[in-house]
Amino acid sequence: MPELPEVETMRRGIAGIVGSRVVDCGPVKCLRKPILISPAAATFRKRAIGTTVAAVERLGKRVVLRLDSADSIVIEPRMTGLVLVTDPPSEEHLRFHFRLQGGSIPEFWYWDRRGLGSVRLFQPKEFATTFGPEKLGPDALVLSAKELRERLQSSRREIKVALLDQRVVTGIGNLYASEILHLAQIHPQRRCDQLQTRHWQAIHAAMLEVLEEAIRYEGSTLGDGTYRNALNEAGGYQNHHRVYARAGEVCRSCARGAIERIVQAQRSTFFCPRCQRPQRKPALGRSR
DNA sequence: CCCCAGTCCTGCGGGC
DNA sequence: TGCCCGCAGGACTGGG
Repeated sequence: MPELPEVETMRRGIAGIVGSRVVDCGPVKCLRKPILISPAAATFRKRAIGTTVAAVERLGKRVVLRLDSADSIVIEPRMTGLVLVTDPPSEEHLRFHFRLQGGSIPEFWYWDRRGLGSVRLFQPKEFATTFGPEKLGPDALVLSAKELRERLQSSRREIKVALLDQRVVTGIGNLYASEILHLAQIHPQRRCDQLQTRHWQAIHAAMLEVLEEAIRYEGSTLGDGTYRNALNEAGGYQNHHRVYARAGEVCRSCARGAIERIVQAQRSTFFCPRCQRPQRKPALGRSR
C-alpha cells in the first residue's frame, strides 16, 4: 500500500526523466476494466506529447510530473499501483505507458494490479483547486510539531484515525500510523483533545524518524509482495516494522508485551499494550 | 464538525 | 481438490 516512503521511492526511481521530452504516452491495452485516466487518451496525448518534464515531485501519496507546458501529470497509486522503468511483475496489469527522449530513462510504465489508482493530467487552475490546501494538508516531512498540534488539539477523534486524514497531514497511511504511534509510545485510541504538548512533540519526532527510516529502506513490501520500487525490487522496511502485521508477536521495544490488533474506522491498528498505555481515566470516587 | 457504511478492485488464504 | 467468502485499505461519497 504505497504511503509516503513508497511513493517517495517511486519518485526517486523516475527522477531521471527530468529534462526528457515526452515523445509518446497513453493507456496500455488491458483486458481488465481500465483505470481512471483523465482527460480521455486523445486529449491527454495531445497535451503531453512534445512537452519536457521540468520536475518530478511527490504530493502526499501521489507522484507529480511537472511539464514545461505548466500542466501536471498526477499518478495516484492507491493500493497496488507501481511506477516501473523495467520488467513489470505481470504484463496483464500494465495500465499506462510513457516514452521519453533525451535522458537516461527511455520509457516507464504505470502498473496496477487492482486498478484503483489513476493517471490524470491537470491544467494549472484545475490542479490548484483539486489539490488546494483545504483538500490536502502539509506534507508529513514538512509539518512542524506545533502545526500538527494546532491542527488536531481540539479534535475529539482518536489520534490514529486523525493521522490518516489527508486534510490534516499528507502521506501517512494505515501502516505508518501504527508504526509512528508505537515509536511515540502513544495509544492509538487516545483522543486528540486530551494529548499534551509533549505528546504532540513525541508524535512529530516519531513521524519524521519512521518515515525517514522507511525511505532509507525503500519502503515496505508486505506479504502479498505487491509494492516494488521502479526497478521491480522489494523494499526492506517490513523487516523493521515495530508493530504492523505483528499481532501476537513480542514487542521489540519492551520485549515483554504481545502486539495486539484492533479495528479503528474499519482498518487494522497494531500496538503494544505495555509501551502504549491508554488514556488515564479520571479517578472514580474520592481519594482518602 | 465528525462518524459510519458503502464503493471501487483483485488476489490470497481459511474453512468446509 | 475446489469453491465460496472475507479480508486487505486509499480516497471518496452520501446520509446521519
